[in-house]
Amino acid sequence: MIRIHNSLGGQKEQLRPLEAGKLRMYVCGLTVYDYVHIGHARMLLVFDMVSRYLRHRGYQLTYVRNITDIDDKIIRRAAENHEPVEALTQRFIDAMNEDCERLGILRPDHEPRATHYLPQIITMVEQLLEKGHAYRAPNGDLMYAVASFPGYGRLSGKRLADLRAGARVEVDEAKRDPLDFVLWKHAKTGEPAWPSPWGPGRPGWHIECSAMSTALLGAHFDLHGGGLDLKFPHHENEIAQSCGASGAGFVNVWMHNGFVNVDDEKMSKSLGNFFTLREVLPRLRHPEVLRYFVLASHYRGPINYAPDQLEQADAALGRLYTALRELPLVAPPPASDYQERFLESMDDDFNTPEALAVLQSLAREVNSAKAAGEHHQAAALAAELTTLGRVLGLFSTSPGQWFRLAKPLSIAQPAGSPAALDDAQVEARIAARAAARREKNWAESDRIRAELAAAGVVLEDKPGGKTTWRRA
RNA sequence: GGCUAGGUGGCAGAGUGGUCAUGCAGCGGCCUGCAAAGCCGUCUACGCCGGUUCGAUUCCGACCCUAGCCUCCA
Repeated sequence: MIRIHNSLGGQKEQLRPLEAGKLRMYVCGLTVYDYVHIGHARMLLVFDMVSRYLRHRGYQLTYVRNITDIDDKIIRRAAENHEPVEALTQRFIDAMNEDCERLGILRPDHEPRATHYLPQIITMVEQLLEKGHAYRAPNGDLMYAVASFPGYGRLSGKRLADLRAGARVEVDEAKRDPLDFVLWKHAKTGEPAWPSPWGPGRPGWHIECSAMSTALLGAHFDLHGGGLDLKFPHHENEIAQSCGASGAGFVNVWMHNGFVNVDDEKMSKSLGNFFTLREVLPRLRHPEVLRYFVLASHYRGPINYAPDQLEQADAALGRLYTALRELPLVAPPPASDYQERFLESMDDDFNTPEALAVLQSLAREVNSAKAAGEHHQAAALAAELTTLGRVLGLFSTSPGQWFRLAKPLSIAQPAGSPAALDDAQVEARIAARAAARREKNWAESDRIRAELAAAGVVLEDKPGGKTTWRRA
């Protein structure tokens, strides 16, 4: 039994699929005018985890994550670059897909682009006009009349009166109510435009998501996700649009992931504390470290991005990989205490920190079994660890490979950093050291070990004169 | 000003009305030629003030502080 915190109502509630055994989920994706940053990455990773887990639990999931490829910022950026809008958006869609692949994020079933859904968007605006939820402003824009929708503000816990009181001075005379928002913008010269019953123009941001989710998942579906900052007004507006157009229910459970902060402040370009994946990933041993970092906190809370946090994630994940080293692949046992605890944690609103704690306990158990010489037991437990970790998207690499990967973050880049050694060079020095050790020439043995340590290579002598190594 | 989340040990981060989170770091031990890794143990945390209770970090109230939203934003 899965329980999920529903932003609508602010309570954990039992997941009850609209259709037995099936789930439909829509997540607000990216506006493609720049590279993916770590805030986006968290959203992508969180809902990747959610989709993996729901499927692991046996649900037949249809996962839609949209792409906003028409928007003020896109138009502005394209103009700055002297680049056609389509070229810009395609470039960043490709970049996003590359980044997602590195992070091991599975492709959603559908990734609709707003510009491919113009007919559906126009139809929905027409429906809203017919039902009296929309009006045409004097400037030619089509606006949603917020006052026409009684439930407005329910998701974000806001009342219309409070919103109006708090609203900044709105100079836009096109709006009847300062809270009204644009459904369709009339064309301005030099901007992309599509034909419509109201003349050429382009869709507002909020209507895209309503139109695309309805087109792909139907008017009423199970789950809707996105970043916390989308709760108001974007998701509030989606509800107003979709419910207004269909006259029925829209989304059963709303999920919002927390922010990534830097120095305890929200990342933002104006503060200059912005990190793209393309800056961050090369500093990690493997992108999976970022996944572990994200999953080590609950998805709804904030996380603070800092290099030493990634170090800790690397160490913690390395501990899991260490447990898996040098064990044969066997089938996991059908059921166990650990699996039960893992599912219990995940069933409780995707409590990944607790689930990871279960994996860590399992790793300890593997190590204990290894130390006790119980190799069958160790292999079985390791298989279990691998299986459960993969539910979270971990262990995309073999344990053997993992420790061949260097951790750029920890290697001193400034003066005095020794040249990196490739695997063959490392092996050669280990062979030389083994010879020294056979002659009990500890001084030479230790000298070689220190030399390798300076190059970021850690040696582990095993019983019987064997030595394994890993990159620190 | 309105609304919403939070304040847990050196760091990160779950959770619970009375018994262990977990990882990193530290300390002691085992193991090792010495290490590393691992194992065992250890470091007795829950913003402040009241209240409820046999008992509160966990429930209730006030207070202080932090962050977010109220404008484009994952």
